[in-house]
Amino acid sequence: MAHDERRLQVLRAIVQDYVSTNDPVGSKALAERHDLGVSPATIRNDMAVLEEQGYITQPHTSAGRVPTDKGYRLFVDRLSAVKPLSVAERRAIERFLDGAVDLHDVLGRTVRLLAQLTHQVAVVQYPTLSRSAVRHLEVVQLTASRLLLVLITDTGRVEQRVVECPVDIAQDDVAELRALLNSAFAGARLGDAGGKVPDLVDTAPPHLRALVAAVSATLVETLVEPGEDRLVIGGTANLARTALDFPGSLRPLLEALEEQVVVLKLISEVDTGGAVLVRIGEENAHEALTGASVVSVGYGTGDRALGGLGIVGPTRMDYPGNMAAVRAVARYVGQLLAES
Amino acid sequence: MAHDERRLQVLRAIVQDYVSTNDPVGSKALAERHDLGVSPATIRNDMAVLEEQGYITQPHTSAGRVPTDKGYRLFVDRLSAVKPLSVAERRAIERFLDGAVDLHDVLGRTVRLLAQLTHQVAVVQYPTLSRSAVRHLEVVQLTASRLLLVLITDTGRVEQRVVECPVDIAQDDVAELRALLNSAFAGARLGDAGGKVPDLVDTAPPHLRALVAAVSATLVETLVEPGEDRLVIGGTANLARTALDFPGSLRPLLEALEEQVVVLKLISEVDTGGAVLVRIGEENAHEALTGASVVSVGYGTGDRALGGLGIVGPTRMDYPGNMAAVRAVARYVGQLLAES
DNA sequence: GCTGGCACTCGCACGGACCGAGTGCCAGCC
DNA sequence: GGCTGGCACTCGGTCCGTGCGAGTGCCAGC
Repeated sequence: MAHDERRLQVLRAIVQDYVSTNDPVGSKALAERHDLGVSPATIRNDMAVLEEQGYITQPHTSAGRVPTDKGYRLFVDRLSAVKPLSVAERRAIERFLDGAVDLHDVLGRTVRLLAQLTHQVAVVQYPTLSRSAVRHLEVVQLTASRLLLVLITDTGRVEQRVVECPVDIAQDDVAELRALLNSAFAGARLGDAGGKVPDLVDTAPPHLRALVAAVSATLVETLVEPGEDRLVIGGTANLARTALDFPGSLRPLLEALEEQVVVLKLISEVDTGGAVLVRIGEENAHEALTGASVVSVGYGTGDRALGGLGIVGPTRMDYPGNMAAVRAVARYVGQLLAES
Repeated sequence: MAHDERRLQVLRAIVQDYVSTNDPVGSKALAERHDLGVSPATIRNDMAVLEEQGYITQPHTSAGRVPTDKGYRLFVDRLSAVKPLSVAERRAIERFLDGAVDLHDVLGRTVRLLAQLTHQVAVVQYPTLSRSAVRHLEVVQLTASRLLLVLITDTGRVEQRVVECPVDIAQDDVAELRALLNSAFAGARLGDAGGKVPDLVDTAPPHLRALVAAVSATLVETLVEPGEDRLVIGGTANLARTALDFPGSLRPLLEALEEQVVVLKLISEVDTGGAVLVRIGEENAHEALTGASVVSVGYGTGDRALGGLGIVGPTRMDYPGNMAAVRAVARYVGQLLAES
């Protein structure tokens, strides 16, 4: 029906206007700013229906309409085309990310870039350890019974752990241990490392067995524990600008952002094969994120997902633009990490 | 003069009351809540003098008085004793920091702890590279002409850099290079490393000379550049609670906090031999920090300062309590790092 | 030099009036 | 049947005037 069609146009127009002006939008303004081909009165009828269906609502009687979470959802799913980035934006991405010296630097630049492109809070996850492979393991002796284990992954991530050993360690043993560990784990996915430990311990020379067991245990704990996934967060200053969109205070949101676990959950659930994931308002389980939307996507090299990145902002955000920015940045980061 | 003495008591009382109530404090309330032994009328006279001297001011005619930056300064310098931490607080510090698995973890816990103890934004600097010593250098070959250089310092900091080499590298050369670098730099302060490079390059076997030069150059750049000093920031959610203390918006402050350089400058100027440094309002050069105070101190092992840590909050803060917390945490972190 | 009393100032909270945006409904038109 | 213009109605925001109370400065007296 052309009838339904127009109603959706009206919804789209409402979302667009509301996002750009931050004022509840009325039938008259809508008719003026968009070529809907009908009068305000007709639009009013459509709006009444949209409201009944739960797509829009009015904050109070004599105000215009505002999209609901459900309205944004329909907009994102059916009414918006992903906005292609401008040439300037593409160039900005390249200029920003090139010249990074290490993984830390890449992710730091990424988060600043995303925050700048979208004017929202940006979040980038370090490449998941369990999906990375071991490039090298280094063992450094700290004291007689204490070792520092350094793990270098193929994604450039470097992790360190102090290992307290049950016995004193001779210097020659350290070199032997290092060789043993590397031949066992080098090239292996960290997710598979746990399975290799018993075998490794069994075949190790007797005098090293306790040592190997202790070090392997630390290694496996380091990567199995999902809490070990790290995050970089940036652009929180943008929250201050959008403060009006968050009813009470920014506090719960800032607290949630500091609780890395919460954000990690949001960002890491992106294994949906490269599609940008949008969660709107109430769709976010965590209550501090009611009123906030999350746009996220996985990044990776080739077919392998390494981690997630995305943005957090008010539900009243430019979804097409932000989805495009998130996707473009994820692609570029994926490429960059594939090179190294 | 007993006269002057009492005036200072009045100032102290004003600061204490204002900090705890956030209301401009009047002569009557002051007489009620403090045993000054004189009537409100007398206090009014003292207040008039204090105002003339610039220690307090009144927001508007019919309101009470509020300390100025100068007033806080006098309070911090002469009117406050550092408040000893409660047993519970001391125990909280230990419980919080013990069980950290690596440097990253120690500093992450430190920043959360500081934020929680002071209810302010907490900042912790990674141990300065230039003042750390090399514990170990690891070289991992990435591609034919690309190496990953991993630096492990005696403070537990691990840094990595990709080194692009002018020529292809044989696998044996990598081992030789590693040995060469370690014998040259191990145990040396990074600040002194620059001086060792020419000698090292000269004495290196000819076929490694280009390689050694390239790698050493990267190493020295990594540490000389002061931008390489890293920060951990936490407790920004506390800003939302103190939002009323910042006139316009939180934005400039949040922006300044994201500009790591700005904060770094504040936190790292603490070489004053263990004394807690307080900067109040206008005393902070950066204009976004007008209206904010910074309490910072260096932490270190023994006589060696490793880095700085501190808090950022509104000028209306509990200086004695925060100074005590900052100092106690710095001491504990120093001890912890000395152990490892 | 301290104190109680007193007149004065001013910010703020309260409340009523006004205004305008926006709506729903209805009769008429295509 | 669906669209349109007109109209009465609602209601939040703003403006303004008033009253109140906290706090002050000053002064005379002890």
